[in-house]
Amino acid sequence: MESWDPYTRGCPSRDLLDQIGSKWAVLMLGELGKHGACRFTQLRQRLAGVSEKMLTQTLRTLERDGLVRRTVYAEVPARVEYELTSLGQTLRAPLRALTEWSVRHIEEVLEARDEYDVRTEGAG
Amino acid sequence: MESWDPYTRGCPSRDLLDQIGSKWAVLMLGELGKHGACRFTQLRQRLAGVSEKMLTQTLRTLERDGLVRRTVYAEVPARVEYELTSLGQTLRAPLRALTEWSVRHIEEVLEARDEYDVRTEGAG
DNA sequence: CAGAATCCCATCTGATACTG
DNA sequence: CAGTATCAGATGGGATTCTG
Repeated sequence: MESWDPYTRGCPSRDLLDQIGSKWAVLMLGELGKHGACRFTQLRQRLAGVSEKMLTQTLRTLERDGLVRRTVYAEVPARVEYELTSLGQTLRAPLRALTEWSVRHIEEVLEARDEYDVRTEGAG
Repeated sequence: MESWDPYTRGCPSRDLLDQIGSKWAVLMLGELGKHGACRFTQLRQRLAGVSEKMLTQTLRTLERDGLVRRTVYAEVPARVEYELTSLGQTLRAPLRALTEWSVRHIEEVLEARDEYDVRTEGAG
């Protein structure tokens, strides 16, 4: 076991941290965790605002990292399902904690922003 | 209490989630949580690789969101200290969980990437 | 349906230089 | 020391078009 330190420049764990914390990855993993296996279009609808490009791109990265499993069914029209791997499952709790934090504290943050803006208005 | 849902487009909690999960914010909050009050240059050294610009920029955003408190001491040369607010403290646990996850599972992810790359080599 | 491919703009991010 | 200002490259992300 080496010493991986995300506070060190260029450490792979830092990149991984960026990746799993990225805009769409957080939401994608969250959705897959909540609903289980999910199709491309379903996922797209649930993540309101995601483009096909980012959906595909993020899903690929997650697949490559071993967090998501992609299963193609030989049907016409094609059907593809995405689901969390066991490794991906281990990310559910920490990610959910973060998501819940943002929901629970958004109002405090909104207030803090107002205060800050008033406080720094005009003068810097 | 309204219903804030980060899965909805344009919801402030989604933006907040992006912000607290961003590259430098995660590490900055982590460091401030570990060491307590910290000066600009100290912080810069601990977050190996961060530029002055990103340090300032991220710190400002965190300050505006009410997560970090900035204190200026009237000395020459100037001294400025940053520390977590009580709101910022509540983010420590979830963020640390995420950081620890990335450290604990980086090797599995690295292996998964190798397998993926081999599996998809040449043929798509 | 589930993408791949392409074009293009906006933002993010970093390196450099300058200042109170 | 703790920034600010500026420039430029990398990346994110959207719209559109096309395919098995």
